[in-house]
Amino acid sequence: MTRVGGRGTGPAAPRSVDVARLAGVSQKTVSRVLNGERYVSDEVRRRVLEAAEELGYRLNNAARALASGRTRSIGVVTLGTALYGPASLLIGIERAARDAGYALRVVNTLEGDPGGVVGAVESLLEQGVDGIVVSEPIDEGAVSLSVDVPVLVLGAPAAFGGPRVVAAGVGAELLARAATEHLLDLGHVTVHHLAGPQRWFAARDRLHGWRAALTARDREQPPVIEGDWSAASGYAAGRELAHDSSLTAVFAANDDMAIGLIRALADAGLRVPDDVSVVGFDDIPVSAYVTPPLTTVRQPFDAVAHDGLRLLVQAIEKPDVELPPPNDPPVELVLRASTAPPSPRKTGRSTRSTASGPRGGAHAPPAADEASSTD
Amino acid sequence: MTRVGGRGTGPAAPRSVDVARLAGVSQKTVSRVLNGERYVSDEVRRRVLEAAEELGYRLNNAARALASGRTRSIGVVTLGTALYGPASLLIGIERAARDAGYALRVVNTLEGDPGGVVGAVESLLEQGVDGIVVSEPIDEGAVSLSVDVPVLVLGAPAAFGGPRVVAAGVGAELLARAATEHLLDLGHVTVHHLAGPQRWFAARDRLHGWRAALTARDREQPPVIEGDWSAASGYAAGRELAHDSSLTAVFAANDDMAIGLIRALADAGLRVPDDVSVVGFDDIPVSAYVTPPLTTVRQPFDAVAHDGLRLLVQAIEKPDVELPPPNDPPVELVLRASTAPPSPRKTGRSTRSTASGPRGGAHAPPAADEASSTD
DNA sequence: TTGAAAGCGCTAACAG
DNA sequence: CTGTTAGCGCTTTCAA
Repeated sequence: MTRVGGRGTGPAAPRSVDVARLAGVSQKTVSRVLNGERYVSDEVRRRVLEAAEELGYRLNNAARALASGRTRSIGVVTLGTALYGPASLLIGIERAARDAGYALRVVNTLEGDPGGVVGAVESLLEQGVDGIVVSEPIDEGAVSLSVDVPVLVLGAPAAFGGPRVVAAGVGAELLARAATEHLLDLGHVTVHHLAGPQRWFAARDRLHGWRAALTARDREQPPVIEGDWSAASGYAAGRELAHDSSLTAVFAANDDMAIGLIRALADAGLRVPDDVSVVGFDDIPVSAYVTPPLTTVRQPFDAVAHDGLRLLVQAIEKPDVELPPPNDPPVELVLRASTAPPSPRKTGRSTRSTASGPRGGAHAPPAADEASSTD
Repeated sequence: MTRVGGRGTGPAAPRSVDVARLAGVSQKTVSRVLNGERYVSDEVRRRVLEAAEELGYRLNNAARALASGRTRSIGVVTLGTALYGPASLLIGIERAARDAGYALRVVNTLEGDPGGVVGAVESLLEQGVDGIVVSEPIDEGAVSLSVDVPVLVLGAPAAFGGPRVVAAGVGAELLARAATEHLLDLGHVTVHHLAGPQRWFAARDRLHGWRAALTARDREQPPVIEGDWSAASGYAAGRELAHDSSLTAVFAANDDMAIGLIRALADAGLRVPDDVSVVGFDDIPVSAYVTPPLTTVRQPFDAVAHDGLRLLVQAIEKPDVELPPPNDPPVELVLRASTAPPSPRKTGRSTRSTASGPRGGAHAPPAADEASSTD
C-alpha cells in the first residue's frame, strides 16, 4: 500500500516556516535547501530534509512563482487531434520538458478556430509559463507573437514573427525528398503526390520535399491531390488516381492516407506494388502489418522534441547566449513491401503482372523491415 | 497581422493597481470586474474593462492562486504513449476541462516506472492543481491516494483507494461483451480472445466483457492469448492461433492487434472473414480501410471525458453535494467486413471457401459502414 | 455598490 | 555559511 501525501484532510498544509521551526533554522535556509543552493552545511541540509519529510511538506508553487517571477513550466499549443504525428510530438515534448525540470501546460486549438494559436498563447501566458511551444501549427495568416517569453515553433519554420520566436523544423522536407527519391531510384519515371491539407505547414513541407526531388532530376510533376490526412481522403484520392494511366508511384503525405489509397487502388483492380508503388509518411505502428506492409519514412519525434526543447530552455534561462542552430534530424526510410520497380510495361495494368517485386511482394514477413539511414 | 500581448520587452507588466488607477477605482473593484462578481455598476465595469484593454493587462495567475488557494487547473496523469485510446481521451479531457474553465497540467508516466502514478500525482500536487485525472492507468498494486484534492480515475474503477477518489469506467466491459455477442450471434460456437496486457485495467475490462458474453451463453472459453496492444504482438498471436483448428472467431482487445492478427492469419493461408472472423476494439481511423475493413467497437472517448470531468469539477466546487452516478456510455458496434457467419464446415479451412460473407466480403466499399447502437 | 487593510507562502536582496 | 527584511500581485475580510 503506497500512500501519497501524509496529512489527512483536516489540518492546513505545512509551510516552509513550519519546516524551519522543526529543523531549528530560518525559513530562508529551508528555501536554500529545497532549491539546492550552495552554502548549506550538510548537517543543516539533513535536518531540513528530515523535518520536511516528517511534516509531509510540499512546496507551494504559486508562492514560489509569485516571488520569483518564474513558473518553471512550459506551455504547449497543439492541435486537438489523435493523429499520430502531433500526439507523438506532444509525448516527446512532455518528456523533454520534464527532463529539463519544467512542468507542462497544454492547450489544444480546435482546427478551424479563428485566431486559434493567438488565443491559446494568450491563455497560456495568463496561466503563467516561462516559455511556449507551438507544435505543428496550421497556417492562420501572418501572426506575430509579441510576447515576453520565448516561443519555440515546431514544424513551421518562419510561421510566426516575434522577437523571441525560435523555429525548429522537423526535417519533414528532407524526409519527403528521401521518400520520393526512393521511388525514383527504383526506376519510376515520376512520382505522384497525395498531399496533406495545405493549411498545415507540415503538409507543405512534404510537398516541397517531393517537388525538390522531382526538380533535381528534371522529372515532370503530376498534379497534386490534396487529402485531409484521413484514410477516407486517401481512399477518395485513390479512386481518382486509378484512372490516371501514367500512375506508377505515389508518395502519400502520411500513412493513413497511404492506407486508404492502397485500398482504393485494390478496389480498382490495381495491385500494390506490382502496378503501383506507394510510400507513406510517419511509420505508424500498424504500417508494417497492413497489406502490403507499407514502405514509409519515420519521423524522429523524440529527437525533434528534445532538440527543440533544449533551444527553448536555453532561451529561457540564458537569454543572452546565441542559440545554436538545430541539427538536422536523421532521415530514416523504412523499406517494406509497398514499393517495387515499375512493371516492365509501364502502362501495363491490363496484364496484371504476376511476378512480385524484388522483395517478395506483399507477403514479406513484417519482421523483415530494413531501415536505411540516409545521413 | 494579429498581435498578441501589447507591451514590448521593456516595461514591467501592468498590474491590477495600474488598471485601477487608470479607471479611477480601487484595486478591489478591478478584481471584482475581472472575476465577474456582482455588485459592480455597469459604468464602472465598462471603465475597468477599457482600462485593462488599454494597458494590455493580463491577470497574474500565480498571485491569484496564492491569495485564493485555488489554481483553476486540473492535472492529468496519463501514459506516455501515442496509442489511440489514451491519446483520444487526453484530447477529450483537455476540451472538457477548458469548457469548465480549468487549465490543464499534464504528466506522463513511463510504463514500467515504479510508483509511476504516485510520483506523478505528487508532482502535480506540487505544481498546484485543484483536481487530478488519472487516465487509464495500469495496475501498480494497491495504491491509496490520500490527497487533499479530488481525483478522478478514468477506466480503472476501484483501482485506487482514497477519501476523495471518484472512479468512472469507460464502458469497455459492455463494449467487449457486445463485440463478443456479435460473433456469437453470427453463429460462431465460441470466440477466442486476443487480450491486451493484463496489467492494464483497460485490458482486463475487455477480458471480463468477453468472458461474460461467453458465460451467459454457456460457451466454452478458449485459452486467452495476451498481446501488448501492438500490431506486432497481434501478428505473433495470429501465428499461434492459426494452428488452432477450432478457431473461427476472434475478439481482439484493440484494432492494432486485430490488424496484426489478420495479417498473420492471411500469411498462414486463412481468410478473414471466410475462415475466421475478427472483431477489433477502438475504431481507429484506418480500420475502415485495411483489408478486410475491420468490424470493431467504438469507444465514446469524448462522452467519457466529458462526464468524468463533470464529476470532478463538481467534487472540486461543491465537495458536499452527493455525486451523481456516471451514466453508462453508449455501445456502438461498427459492422464492417471482417466478420461473417462461420463457414459451413466449421473446420473447413482445408477447402478454402470461395463464397464471401453475406456483406460482400473484403471489398465492401468502406462507405458502407453500418453502425448499430445497442442501447 | 465600493474601498482599505491584511495577508497568501515564498524568494530576493542585503547583512552578518 | 546563515538570518533579516521586504515585497511579488492578487483575494479576502471587514467597513463604509
